[in-house]
Amino acid sequence: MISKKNCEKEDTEELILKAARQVFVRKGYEGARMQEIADEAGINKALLHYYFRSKEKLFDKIFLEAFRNFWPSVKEELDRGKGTVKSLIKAAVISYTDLLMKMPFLPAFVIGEINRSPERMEDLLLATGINPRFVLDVIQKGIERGEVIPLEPRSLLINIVGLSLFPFISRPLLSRMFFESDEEYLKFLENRRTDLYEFICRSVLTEYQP
Amino acid sequence: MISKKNCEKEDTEELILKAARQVFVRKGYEGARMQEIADEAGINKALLHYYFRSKEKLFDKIFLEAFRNFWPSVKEELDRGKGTVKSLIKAAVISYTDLLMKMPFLPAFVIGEINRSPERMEDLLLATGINPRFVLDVIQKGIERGEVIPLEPRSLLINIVGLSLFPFISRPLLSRMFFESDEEYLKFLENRRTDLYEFICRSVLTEYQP
DNA sequence: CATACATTTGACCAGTTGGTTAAACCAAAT
DNA sequence: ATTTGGTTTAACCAACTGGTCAAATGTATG
Repeated sequence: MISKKNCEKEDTEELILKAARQVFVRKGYEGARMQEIADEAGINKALLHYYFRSKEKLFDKIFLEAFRNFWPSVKEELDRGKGTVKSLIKAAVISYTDLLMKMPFLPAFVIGEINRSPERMEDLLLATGINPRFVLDVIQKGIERGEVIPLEPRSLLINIVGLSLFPFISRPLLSRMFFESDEEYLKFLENRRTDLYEFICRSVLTEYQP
Repeated sequence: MISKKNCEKEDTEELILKAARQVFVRKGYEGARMQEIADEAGINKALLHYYFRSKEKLFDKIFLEAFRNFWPSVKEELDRGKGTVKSLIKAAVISYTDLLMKMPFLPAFVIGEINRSPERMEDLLLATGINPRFVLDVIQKGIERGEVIPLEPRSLLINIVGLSLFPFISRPLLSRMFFESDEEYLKFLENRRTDLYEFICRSVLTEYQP
């Protein structure tokens, strides 16, 4: 009864989730087909509904998970730093770039879905319990300390996140528009890790020498 | 034969296009329904297929149009300027903010669709004939002239576009996460017009005093 | 009025989609 | 060996979707 689940074969539930992740993230809710998820998982379509009652239920699980990943653990990296804005910028840019190198389709998926049904955001934000106040506090303290020029903390945070995500969100466009190949674009993204950090620091730190 | 079209009632073709724009841009290709477009236009569904043979044909028209709008006419504003990078940044930020204030759903739509079918990009870029080389040239000249610090021109361009678009792409999220209401968020976007310009200039111009 | 032609409609169709059901399967407990 | 209970499947269904078609409507021209 338990032996089968643990040893004989991979847990079916996890198998389904893996397949659903693949399909939903690449095609979105509307574009995804239950049959395709079943095929990807190598199981019968009816089994999907046995484990997760409906498409929406299954999707919600995947989306919530994606949304959580989407908010990378800047916090830990930040705690290791000195609580300066400089270290915040570095932590954020690096965390995001690392995350998105591993999961390049994540941001386009999340953004597509929050635009498809913005109503969900309320519940979603409550469910995840994510709140970025502590990041805003770090920036505010940085301003008071004179490390950062006076600015709207939310604005800086949005700039950091936007600059990190945008090249991944628009990859199919930017890659073809400005680069010879997708490999070359990948190299560009690698270099961007440090370029971006410097780009932001130059703009907002009162004293910055690379 | 002509009198009817011009005077008696609005051109049906334009009526359909307006409805299709509305529905496609908000729901994407997969989420849009031909019936909904017909309803929105106040006509029969069969009439859609009479004017535009298939959903894909109709969509292509809307998408190409959207993609063209998406590349705002920085060129004209730039020509009026002195060809400096400083004026390029101003022109780009202002053009984009103005455009997106009028058409806030445009970028999420375009980005969603280029991610759904990246293959199309090749044909699309050819069809629009858009090429940003002249913008890159302006930046390159700016570097040689010493106006701009040494950097990868493509990187700066991507930063400018990304910073301009991101707040609109992620509006449903950012608005709820950081602001009390959507109206407050709109005010933020208004102020951003100048904030963003200064943010970029501080980072890349060798000499910049606001 | 009658003809010719474009426009508009309601009814309809075939394929797809999410979801259901009853039966089969299978490992463990009796 | 039989029972039990969770797991898996093939077959099926109702609703929906893009698309078609023949008939109806309108409109300018002869």
